Amino acid sequence: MKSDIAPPAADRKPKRARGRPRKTIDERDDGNRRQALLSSAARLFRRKGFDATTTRDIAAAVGMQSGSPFYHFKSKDALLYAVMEEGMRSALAHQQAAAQTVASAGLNPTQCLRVLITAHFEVLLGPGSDFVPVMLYEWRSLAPRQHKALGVLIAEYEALWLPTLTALHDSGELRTPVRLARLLILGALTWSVQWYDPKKSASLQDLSDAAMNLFIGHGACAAVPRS
Amino acid sequence: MKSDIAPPAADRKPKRARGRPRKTIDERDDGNRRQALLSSAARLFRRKGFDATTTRDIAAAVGMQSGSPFYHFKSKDALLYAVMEEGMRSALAHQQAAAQTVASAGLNPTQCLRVLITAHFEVLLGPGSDFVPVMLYEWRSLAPRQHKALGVLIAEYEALWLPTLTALHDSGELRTPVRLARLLILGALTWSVQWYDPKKSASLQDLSDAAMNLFIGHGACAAVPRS
DNA sequence: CCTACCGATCGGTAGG
DNA sequence: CCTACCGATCGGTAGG
Repeated sequence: MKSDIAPPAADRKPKRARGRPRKTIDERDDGNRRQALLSSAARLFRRKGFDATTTRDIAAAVGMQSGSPFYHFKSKDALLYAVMEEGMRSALAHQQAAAQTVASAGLNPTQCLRVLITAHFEVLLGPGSDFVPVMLYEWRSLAPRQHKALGVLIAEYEALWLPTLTALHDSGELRTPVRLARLLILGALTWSVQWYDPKKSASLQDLSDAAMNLFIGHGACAAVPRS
Repeated sequence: MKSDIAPPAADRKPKRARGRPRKTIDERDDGNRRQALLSSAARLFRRKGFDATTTRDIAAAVGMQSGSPFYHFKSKDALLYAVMEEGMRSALAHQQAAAQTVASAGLNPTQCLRVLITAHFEVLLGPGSDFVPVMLYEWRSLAPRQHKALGVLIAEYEALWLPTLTALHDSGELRTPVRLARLLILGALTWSVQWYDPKKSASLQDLSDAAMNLFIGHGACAAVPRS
């Protein structure tokens, strides 16, 4: 029932009835629209999930019309991948910076682990941290090609833990094979995104202390008996 | 454009052209159709996610037509909730049975923890274990009322760990506050659904050993120094 | 449990 | 980046 005869233009729509303020010129095209889409997408993907979030939701969150996100991203999938990649790159940068500090300070393996753990919590639970959780929980929605690309970054992130874990294993402070230790430890830390509440729960420092005490046997076993 | 005038019946459809075999009477209404829907839904929800799974997918997986799942379940949401509830009830039963055995055998707290951990791995990673992972990863898709109902079962499950963790904390073998220890330990174990591969990875017993070694300081600290 | 269908929504696009 | 729109899909239902 498509009609080629359009109704009179006057009946179709008001001339300009939108209430949203016009953009000034310097708000346009400076690249922050793309970033705004990424941030809103990350927040919505995390709260509602990828499939339950519509591109219209994301557009509305940054004051765009429904078709406009596709001016910045080729598809909804591309937007998801961009969120995950940004999350993983920032996580990697954060953890590498921590490792740098640690190396120049000459800390021992136990102190190193503590720094790695705290940095991990900061990436996952710190302010504005929706990007990495999206990656953790929307992995299924990614195409195989995208899996592979992100896998490189993930492997790099996990590799940062190996020297410290190996040293702790060799010294007997960590009584678990390194590979399984890494999986279990990162799992314990990562699962915190499910239950951590910054308003009600402990500080990230307290969390790190608890984790250290859980994973590492007495550094001073027998030397400092419990009082 | 709805028309009240139906085309001649002869033009509408062939008399009976379906190739799928007719059901015998004893396949009907014995309740296993509902169970088949639950199992297929659990498998699909886990592999593709709740939103990405259509009720048509689920129907096809058990050889039904697209509308038929709604004869057994009021809505797609009700199907999801049923999957989660079955998962949680079976997990609870499994863990309670383990606790029963432990109590009658008079095991010490360390041995108790080992039994709890193994039972947890069995629930998550054992054969046919899609129900609990669905609960873990599709929590967002549930209505608040359903959250509350499942929360009762989850609290009961978590409470099973407290006596053992408290005993281990009191004896000094667990050097972390009980609440945080429970969250971190269950997180480490639960995250295994993301990486465990029964074909390539260790056995559930090996996994339990690794976890025990990671969480529990030397039970014989100073008494059995490393050789 | 099947048939036949509906209403709504959604990702995406043409053209400006 | 907006307007106006399309094609496809999906949860759900009436009636048998």
